[in-house]
Amino acid sequence: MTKAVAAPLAPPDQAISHSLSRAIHEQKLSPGIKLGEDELAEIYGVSRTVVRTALRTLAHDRLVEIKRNRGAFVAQPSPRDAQEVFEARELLEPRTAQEAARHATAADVARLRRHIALENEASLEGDQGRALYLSGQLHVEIARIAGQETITGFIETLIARSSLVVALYWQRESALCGHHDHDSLVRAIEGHRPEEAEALMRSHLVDLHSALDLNQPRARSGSLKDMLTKP
Amino acid sequence: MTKAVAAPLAPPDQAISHSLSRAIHEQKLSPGIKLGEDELAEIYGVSRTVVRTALRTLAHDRLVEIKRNRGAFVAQPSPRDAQEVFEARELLEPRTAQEAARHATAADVARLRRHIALENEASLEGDQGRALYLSGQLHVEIARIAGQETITGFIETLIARSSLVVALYWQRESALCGHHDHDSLVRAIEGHRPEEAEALMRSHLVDLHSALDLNQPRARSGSLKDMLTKP
DNA sequence: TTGCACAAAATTGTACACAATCCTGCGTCC
DNA sequence: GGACGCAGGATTGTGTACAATTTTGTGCAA
Repeated sequence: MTKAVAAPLAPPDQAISHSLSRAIHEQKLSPGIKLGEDELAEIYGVSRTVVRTALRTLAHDRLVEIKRNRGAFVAQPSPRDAQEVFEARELLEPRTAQEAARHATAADVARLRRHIALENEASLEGDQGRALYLSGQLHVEIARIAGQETITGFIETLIARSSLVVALYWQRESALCGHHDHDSLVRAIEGHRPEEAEALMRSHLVDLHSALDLNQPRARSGSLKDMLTKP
Repeated sequence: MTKAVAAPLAPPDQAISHSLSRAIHEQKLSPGIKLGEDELAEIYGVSRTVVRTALRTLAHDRLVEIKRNRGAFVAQPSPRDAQEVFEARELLEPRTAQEAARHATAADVARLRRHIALENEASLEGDQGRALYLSGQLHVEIARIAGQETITGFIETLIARSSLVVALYWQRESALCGHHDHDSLVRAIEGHRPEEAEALMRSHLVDLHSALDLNQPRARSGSLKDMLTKP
């Protein structure tokens, strides 16, 4: 659990893409916002070169959209994209929950519990963004327990994109992911009940999916211009 | 089918990553080979800047591995990676075959048939690399018909990685993907028989998977040095 | 006042130059 | 004779300058 002693190297472009990715997760960056290269270079204290590679990384994960000669913007998933993201999750995640329930060790379960605790904590403090982020990370951790690195990678990008979908199409105000769902899911994993875990994950995702209203993007904004031209 | 009239713009980094990706597909580039930046810049007639972004793109798809301060190499999937790639395909592709069988139009089927024809042609000409590439693209086309862009993207990367797996762990010499499999699969799609298409795709993938020998990488080589030092 | 045309500014795309790091070869020491 | 250590060369990482494109702002005409 300790970090490498010499703190050997943190590739700066990864640090930046990770930072931006997390900011998007936590909804500190709204869909559509422009991510200017000079601006980011100034903020992070590096040259545009590094910023550019970070933005390309994010673009590859569909978190930002790069328009040639026009710049990078936080992505605005279309209703169809939103639909696809959740359909893909419904295809992948129940399986990983099942596998996780088979393989989970006590340490794994402890880590999941810690995640839930942090999520609750953030939620009580009113930090909805952080709560949403941690809620997503729980799904990633479950996939990680399943031990399929490739699929975990897919799920990571899907969950990142989900946060954009939530920002645009989520309607219920306060009630985030039901904490109940996560609780019972972790219990099924802890008890090594694969079928139950799979079913719980599936219904959890269907719940989330059905809470979206794909007709009325909540805040199409980004630039003021967009806010004013399509109300 | 006609190209855009004005041939407006082909982002050079995409052109390069696409070209390299295809070369890997067609097994013109063996796993482990070093992709020097200066070398590629010379070949494609651009600066290292552009080559670097192309390499990052490929690295994100796990087709090349970038080692910090050491350069980019065509990836060498471990046996575990190989296992994961095929497990992921077995999870995703049967579903897409099913959906494709539901949605396929006459034009879609015609395109699939054309692909198979090209594949046979390449195979007869002895161009195994191109045959392998086209064989993979058939799977991509099927996913595309299913209409899920996100999942199609996942499958595209999985199939690209599969070509590396094949290069390293494939044992049977000549017999590529059974053409019979592809034929009957397309017939099931054409006849709108989802269940059958799904089952055929699944068994097709299992066949491919089981033809791998994960214990003995066929050519661990890369640089000449590697070829000579560990025989 | 509204619309178009053109010029200026700002931003991204590419190339190049320098700094940092790693690999190779050679020499020395044990 | 073998292993360690230290230059020299080569390659990648980063910053900066210039070119290309888009956007913005201004002026003129209808």
